[in-house]
Amino acid sequence: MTTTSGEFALLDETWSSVTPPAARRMLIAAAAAFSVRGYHATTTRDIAAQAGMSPAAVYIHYRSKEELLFHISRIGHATSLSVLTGVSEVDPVARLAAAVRAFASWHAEYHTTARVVQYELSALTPEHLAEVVELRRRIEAAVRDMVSDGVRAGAFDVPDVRGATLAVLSLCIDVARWYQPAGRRTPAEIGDLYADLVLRMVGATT
Amino acid sequence: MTTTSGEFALLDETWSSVTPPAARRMLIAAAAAFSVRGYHATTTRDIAAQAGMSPAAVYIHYRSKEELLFHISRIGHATSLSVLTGVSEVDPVARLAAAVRAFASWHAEYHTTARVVQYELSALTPEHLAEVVELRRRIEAAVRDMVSDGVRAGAFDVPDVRGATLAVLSLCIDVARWYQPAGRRTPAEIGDLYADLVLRMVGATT
DNA sequence: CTCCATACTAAGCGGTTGCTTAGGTCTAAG
DNA sequence: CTTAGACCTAAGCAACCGCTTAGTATGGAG
Repeated sequence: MTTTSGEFALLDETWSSVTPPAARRMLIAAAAAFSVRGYHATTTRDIAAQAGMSPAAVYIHYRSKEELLFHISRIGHATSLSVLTGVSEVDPVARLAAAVRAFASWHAEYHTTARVVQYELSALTPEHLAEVVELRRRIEAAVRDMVSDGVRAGAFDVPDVRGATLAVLSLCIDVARWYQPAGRRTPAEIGDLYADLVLRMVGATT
Repeated sequence: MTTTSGEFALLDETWSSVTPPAARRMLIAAAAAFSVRGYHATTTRDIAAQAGMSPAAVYIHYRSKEELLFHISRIGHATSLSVLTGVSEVDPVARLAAAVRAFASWHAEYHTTARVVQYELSALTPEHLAEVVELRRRIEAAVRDMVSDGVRAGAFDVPDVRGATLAVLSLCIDVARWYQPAGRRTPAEIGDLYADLVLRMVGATT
């Protein structure tokens, strides 16, 4: 089973909810710049130039550079949560495998957004961080529930549910750090590889 | 088997090779600041203040802020490589377990240094980056050799050696991102957990 | 045509950045 | 005491930062 392009059909519209179009272009430009250079090394002039506008145009749709980051982070977190929980499988083994496959390959395919999501949390204001942390808590809970369900069904052999959850999430998240589009593996292949490795980690009955 | 404090005896002197003492204090202050705020968000005034000196003192021992980062990154990479390859076990299963235990717990115990090592590569000059990338190549090769040795000895069941190597390294490295000293697990416990999970991933004969 | 709201830019302000310069302070040898 | 040299600081420079202000172009309603 491989990741189909259809699995990401909804995600091609990651930013589709952002209007007006100029605000969306600015967000996408900011996400690209933050991903490559990092939030603090990116200037508002960089973002504006990438969006093909003047430096002042940033402040028509956003109050500050940090608010730009917050919107990227919030939409990115919400999208990755829906990818993780959007799997249709009901059998615990197949369900965890499908969720890991989707979540890991999302971090590869959308590594630009994923890097901002995972590595720029400390640049958010306390209020914005709190909102994003709540989404992260729900992501962790979703994985923990899938692991617990498999243990309860007798399909997994896991001595430490919290520890296994931590490792599964960590493994998938770190894809955003090392993935390169020109690299050896496609996002779909990474998803398949990681689904297999995770089933081994949780001792899934084969 | 737990990680003993003796395992890190040599590492308590991570910066011992840096002289004179004032240059060492400056390096340690920079590592702490880069780790918390990130390289670009850290000012040379921050570093100097943390070291208890004036802003100009930075430039007595280092040519630039980037050179400070380079020294931290180089020493950090070299130390983590020696932690990984310094294990004494010869049996493939015990050897990989010991290496993962040491490598993962190092990323927790020395997460301050490890964060600079893993997340500030893009701030290095091309020349300095090349030197560090060579050390990273040797780290990856060390893990790959351990996995290959186990496969060759018939002790591991790994369909994709490169993929498993990638996942093992990725898992350990990401500890630096999520670890918190006030958290639920000690570095030694993380090492033990990860050694077990990695042996499951490579299908080690039990 | 006028009127007005929206979307944008040119110019620039106050503050901060990495880094430099000129000079002061200490220790130890002569 | 003088001198040399290592080590450090006070002050500040040019460049750049996030963000603001004042004003322009555009297009639809009356």
